[in-house]
Amino acid sequence: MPEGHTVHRLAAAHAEMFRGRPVAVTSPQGRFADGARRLTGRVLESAEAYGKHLLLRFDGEQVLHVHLGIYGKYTLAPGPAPTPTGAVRLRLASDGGYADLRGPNACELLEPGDVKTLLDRLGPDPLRPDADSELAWRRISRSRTVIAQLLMDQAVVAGPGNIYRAEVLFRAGIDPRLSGKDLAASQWAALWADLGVLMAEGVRTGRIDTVRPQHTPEAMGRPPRVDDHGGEVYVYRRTGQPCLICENPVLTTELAGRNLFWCPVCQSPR
DNA sequence: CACTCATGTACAC
DNA sequence: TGTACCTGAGTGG
Repeated sequence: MPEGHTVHRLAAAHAEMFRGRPVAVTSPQGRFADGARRLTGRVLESAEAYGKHLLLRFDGEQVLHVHLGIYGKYTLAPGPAPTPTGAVRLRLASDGGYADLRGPNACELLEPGDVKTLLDRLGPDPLRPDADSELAWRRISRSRTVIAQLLMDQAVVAGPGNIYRAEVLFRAGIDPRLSGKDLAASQWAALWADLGVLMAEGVRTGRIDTVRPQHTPEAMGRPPRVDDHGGEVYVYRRTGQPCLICENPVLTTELAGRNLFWCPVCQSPR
């Protein structure tokens, strides 16, 4: 489930469960055994998300970097940790509860210099209060790359993934094939603001819901949908199904190895 | 049960 | 641009 909102939720959950306490760190699967040995017994000082990257800072300047990639998954629960089953790369445990990490793209210890390198290559994160959307706009407005691809580039904006990308473009009525250069400043302002709204709601709810109340099937006088994926969206993974607004079929286009979902009528150039 | 696909990234060529 | 990473859900036979 890893877009930026998920990682921000994980950071908050880690802070609540472990911050200020010594943490038992293990790697039941063994692939992070050395790192676990170096961390175990240290006190967690902070847990923060930057885009899709989770940084756990321990005393002694140790920084644990986790990136879920496409497969990674966390299990966090209060109470004593059960005997690990399956491939648990990383386990944190304290008297408050435990966190198990499986299948991450990255689980590694970083030196302070590595942390700076990592953060320096990320664009602004709409979920961070200090984010500067102008930094993203400088890159977008000079780029010949299409806006749909720029929105997935973590060096431009950190945090959005394929769902938020598709949904904010739809909600703004923007043709995904528009180049960054051809995007209006007002359009970027709308996209940035909407990312902030939608992703903050995602942090609160743990889901991605993007459909405005006035566009729900019920409000549009249509029968309710049955095949939901847990969230309510306009176009993501709705290929061939009728657009919730104009009823024309939603399309899929492959772009840079990822599926882009969009409505060619609601998102036409004008 | 075999096979495809996925909310992602890095690296090889 | 293609492939590796590496896990689980969904699909179809």
